[in-house]
Amino acid sequence: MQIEAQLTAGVVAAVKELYGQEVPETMVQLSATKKEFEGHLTLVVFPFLRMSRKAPEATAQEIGQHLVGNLPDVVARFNVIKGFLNMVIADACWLNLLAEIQHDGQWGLTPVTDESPLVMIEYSSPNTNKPLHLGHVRNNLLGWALAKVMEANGNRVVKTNIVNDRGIHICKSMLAWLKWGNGETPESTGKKGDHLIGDYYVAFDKHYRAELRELTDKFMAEGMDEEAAKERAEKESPLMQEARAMLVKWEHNDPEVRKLWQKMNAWVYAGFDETYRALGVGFDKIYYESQTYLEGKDKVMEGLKKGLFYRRDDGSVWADLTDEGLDEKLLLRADGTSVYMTQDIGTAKLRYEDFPIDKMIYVVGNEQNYHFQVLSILLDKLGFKWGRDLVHFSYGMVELPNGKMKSREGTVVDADDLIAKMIEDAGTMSEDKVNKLEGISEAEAAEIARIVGMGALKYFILKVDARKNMLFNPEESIDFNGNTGPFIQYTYARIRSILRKANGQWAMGDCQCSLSEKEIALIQRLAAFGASVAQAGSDYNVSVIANYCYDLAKEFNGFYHDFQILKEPDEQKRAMRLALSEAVAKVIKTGLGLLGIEVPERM
RNA sequence: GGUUCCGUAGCUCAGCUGGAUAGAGCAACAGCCUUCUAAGCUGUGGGUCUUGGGUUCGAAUCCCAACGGAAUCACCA
Repeated sequence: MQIEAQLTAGVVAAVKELYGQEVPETMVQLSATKKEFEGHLTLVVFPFLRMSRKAPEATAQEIGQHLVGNLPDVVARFNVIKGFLNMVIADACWLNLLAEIQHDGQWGLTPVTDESPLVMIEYSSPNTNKPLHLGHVRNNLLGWALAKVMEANGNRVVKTNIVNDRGIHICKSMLAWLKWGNGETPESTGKKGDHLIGDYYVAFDKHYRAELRELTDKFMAEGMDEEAAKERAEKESPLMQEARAMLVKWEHNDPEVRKLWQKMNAWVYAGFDETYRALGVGFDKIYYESQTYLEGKDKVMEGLKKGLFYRRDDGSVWADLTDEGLDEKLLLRADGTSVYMTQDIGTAKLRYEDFPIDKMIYVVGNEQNYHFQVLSILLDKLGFKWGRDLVHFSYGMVELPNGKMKSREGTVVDADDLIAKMIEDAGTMSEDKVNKLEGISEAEAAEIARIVGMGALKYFILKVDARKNMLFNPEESIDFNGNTGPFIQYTYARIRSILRKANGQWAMGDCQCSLSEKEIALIQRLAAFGASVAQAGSDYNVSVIANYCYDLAKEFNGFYHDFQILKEPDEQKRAMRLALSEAVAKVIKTGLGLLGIEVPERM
């Protein structure tokens, strides 16, 4: 980083002296030199041809000469190929950089202060009628990682979760439990609360479908055509009517319904907490829709008064967004009740009362792109300063080999099952390597299996660009070879093992030793960490960091296999290589940490 | 039909603020464990970067169009 800054300034000065022109630093394009050529950093000289009025080669030669003359401590020598100026950087610069990485406890990260922007990240946002599935896993992992990355970029972060704890779906579960539950509880069945409630939701659906079929047949027998019969069945279904009646009771604060609702929700939350803990995610502030769903109305009425919205003849309130290239959007029903959009406005209002946020990030699936486009405009119109540039961190669907990740189609992968399976398989894998795990207690082995299994799952999901739909192949996901979390964790554990053997007794001091290309390449890779973090933060793309960690681990493996570290006779060189290894381990730990992935000391 | 997103090796994915001969992993094949951890390393084969135009010294990358796929266009959340 420092090296690049020096070079950039040097090139600007060179252009000024040679061609008499002031150029912006952004015109100086430095990149890592391709492996086929000699050199470490390459300057693209094409942008300067207009000023030099010379051929690319000649221009590169001139600039190269100037740099060697003026920055002899940095640029040792150079070569020119076409319009590319390849510079060999002095070993001392790399050693300085390595020392800097060693000593800076926050290497590559931007510190957070009281003046840092306040960013709120909403993620997870489950319904309380079903356990979490693979889609939620992607959401939670992305949300947590994004929060870490934003923090690493010098933002104060508040992680929040809006739990959808009310509505007809919860009533369905409650009704099914009352009808067919026989008083079952998580304790009596040994089931996690969220799974128990999920089962009743499914039970409701099963009975409801059976009922619909029966009614439809009955109406058809009475002479209705199929479509009309179906429609009438849906309207008259006693089960659904009961559920709706229950929702009305809930809204009227019926003590019995509320009590049941609280009891069953508590089961679900206990279940969710367990899953969250296993995933390693958490929140600073949780909002519940039951507490926020009435909030948006005031804001909408306020907007209506200001003329931002309009009322139709039936009394419903709408926003006209045709100027923005969008449609008209309903904000309040004719009966005065809220819709989804109204709730999100209300939640925004509450949040802003609680936290003076500068930026809001919603981690929500891409099926809601339109919703957030509209929400952004509405919040802006209503005077939220962060409304216009709120971020919808939109992620793609998780697809399975045969079909999609839709709960309706019954091809869900349950989050808890998946977590358990990953950890179990990681345990089996390391059992095959018992020789390595010798002297490790069973508890330690279990902990390693947990870290590695979760690492495999998290990395598998986070390495993919969030915007894209991704394919989750349950079998392949447990392959721990190649571009995987366990590979990176393994690299870390291996380095820790070397460092343990070295007894922590080494110091680089003022090392004067010469560096090989592999060592320089590794230091160069380390140096790129800060840029990766910054890019991940500005692009809201955590996969940048995942792929960076893999590249670093791979680079280290090349180094590891080419050199002896502990057996290196030259003491200075040995110290340098240990320091380099330690720096790699440190950056891997930090990088994976930003993704919520832990590293084992041994595996 | 409107809007948004995606299309890179047989498969899963990187690369995208324009730069040199487009990279990994998996799968296939050939090697490497008396040596700091072989969950590893080395090598071989595998590509009209969906297609066609445009912008320019230069395009997988930017623009336009077509084709293919996904999401959305509810008084559901």
